[in-house]
Amino acid sequence: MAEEIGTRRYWLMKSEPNVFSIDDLAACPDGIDHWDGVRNYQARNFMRDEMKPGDGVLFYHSNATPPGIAGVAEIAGAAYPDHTAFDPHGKYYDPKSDPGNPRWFMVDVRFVRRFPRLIPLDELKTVPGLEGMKVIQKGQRLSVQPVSDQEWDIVLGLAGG
DNA sequence: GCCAACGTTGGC
DNA sequence: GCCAACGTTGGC
Repeated sequence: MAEEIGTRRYWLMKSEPNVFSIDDLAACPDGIDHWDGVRNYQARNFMRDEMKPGDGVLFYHSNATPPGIAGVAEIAGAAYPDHTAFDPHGKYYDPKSDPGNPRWFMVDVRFVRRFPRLIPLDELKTVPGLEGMKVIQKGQRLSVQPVSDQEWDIVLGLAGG
């Protein structure tokens, strides 16, 4: 049985920079923070079931001027329960998630690098090979999305290597 | 601030 | 299990 050692998957994760930007991640101890507050089942399933340490992450700034990809991070650890769902005073509280049977999960994410320039959404929409990227589809709100190997390579190329 | 698109909830 | 109402996302 062939093992899938060495396979590395790629993701795009959205964050509002006025809430948590790529610079905020870079400023965390060791550049690592937990990606809490995801309350969407599809996004949760990607984090809980598919992400592996070492996977690459495009850090996307949403609700920004302009919105776009700000840099690269990587998955730093496997998913574990999102404890912010258990805090009745927190904004991510979900009474339907309890510690004995957590509904929501999160991963740790490590800063890798900020791009020399933000790659705006408008530009992504014009790049051959990125037509299928979920983030450029109208109405696509999913905050954690898979990115293909080809899309990853193209985006890093746009960023200047 | 507007509002289209979407996901979730809950009545039936 | 349908689907209308509602809340949220996120570009503009």
